[in-house]
Amino acid sequence: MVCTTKAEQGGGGMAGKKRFDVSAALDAAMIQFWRAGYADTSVDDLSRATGLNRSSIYSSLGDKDALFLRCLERYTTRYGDKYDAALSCAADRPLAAVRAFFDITLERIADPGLPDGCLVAQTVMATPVLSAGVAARAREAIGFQHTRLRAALRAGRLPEEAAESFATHLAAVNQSLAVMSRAGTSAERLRAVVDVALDALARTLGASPAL
Amino acid sequence: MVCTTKAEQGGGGMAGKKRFDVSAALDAAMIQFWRAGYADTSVDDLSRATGLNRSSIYSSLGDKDALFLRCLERYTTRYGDKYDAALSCAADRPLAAVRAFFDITLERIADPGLPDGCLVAQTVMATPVLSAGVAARAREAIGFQHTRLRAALRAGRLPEEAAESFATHLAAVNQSLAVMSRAGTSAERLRAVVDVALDALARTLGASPAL
DNA sequence: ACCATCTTGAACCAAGCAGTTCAAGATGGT
DNA sequence: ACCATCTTGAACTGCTTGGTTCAAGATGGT
Repeated sequence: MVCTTKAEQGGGGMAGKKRFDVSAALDAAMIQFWRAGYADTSVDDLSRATGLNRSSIYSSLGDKDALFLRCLERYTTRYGDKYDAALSCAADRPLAAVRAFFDITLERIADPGLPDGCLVAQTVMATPVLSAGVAARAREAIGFQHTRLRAALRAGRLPEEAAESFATHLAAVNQSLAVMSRAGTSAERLRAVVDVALDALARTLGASPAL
Repeated sequence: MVCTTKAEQGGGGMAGKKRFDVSAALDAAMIQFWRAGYADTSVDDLSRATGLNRSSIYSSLGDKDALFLRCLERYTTRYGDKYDAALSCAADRPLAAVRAFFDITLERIADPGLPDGCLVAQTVMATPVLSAGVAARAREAIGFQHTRLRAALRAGRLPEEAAESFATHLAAVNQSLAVMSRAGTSAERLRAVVDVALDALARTLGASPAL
């Protein structure tokens, strides 16, 4: 159900110069992969989710592996940009920046229109049974998260060593939200997970540099 | 390859009163599920992993879903007991207890004979596509972890509210290790993830009660 | 009115899946 | 030597998988 024009399907085979909305189709496929994972998503599932025909998926979106990679790419750049924006004020207000960082994740989880968890976390967990390219891309995404956080903490005048270990910790805590949300953990508890980490950051942030 | 007696397979069909080691077979199946997940483990994979015949699996270990549940049960009680033992000194030395708690996970990840990650985390991530019974059992396991940690922190004289939120946080951090280890994160970095959490705990532990 | 372009549904394929059944054979107890 | 008991491999069912192909039909431009 991602057609650009108003024409909708009737009885027999319908077509024409419709040129369906590829972007919307990718979003639908991404959400399907996100919810069910690679292994538990059949091409028929993707067909149903996107409203696209089986043939159309292969001709316009590639095979299952290529499509998954495109979805993963889409996911990482979309939320990667949001994470970057959230951390952009790190030099001035590092704690607020990290809080905003986690808010991106918490809001995504709270969004009823999106699956729980995180596509990257899901993909990383399935690493041993995924294609090498996909697995590598997922690992890379985790690495980017670490780099992002580390740069923000450094900008917030956290010493080298503390920035390194805190970036590792915070990236891990962020991934933990994916697991816990899938376990049905309430929004309040997820907030508690984050708040403890933020408290710890606030204390080491208030300790070394003059605020 | 989990036969009790010394007899090994030759050419034709071989059998007898062998009564293979069910415990070893369950371990092998557990590891297979643990590494590849439910969806990406076929009954043939289980047959190969356990060395048991396809028919033997169904007759002695149940169908795929029942077998998975047994493996999950095995996993949670085995490591649940270890976690309990690690936390047993919480009343006297709460910080050391929590450190020992995380050491269970870190040592498990470091064990080259075991897959990375965590069967519970893996199962929870696949919740939307698993049977209701399995999903519920995995959630329950996460809940137990929280209860365990909360009781230990209370025993360590942490105030009610702090114990609650810290238990939630620490349980989440523990799950994050599963994700990060699957992403290929080094043992040192996993240790850093834990150490930041332990530092935070040490500070709030040293703040409220007289040590 | 016509035609090139695109989409669609359905059929097809080989492979893999979970699950079941059973004759053949190996074994231990007697 | 015999027999009850157990395991095994293999075959089989019916279904789903990923992937491909193609005729039928709908559309827009001219």
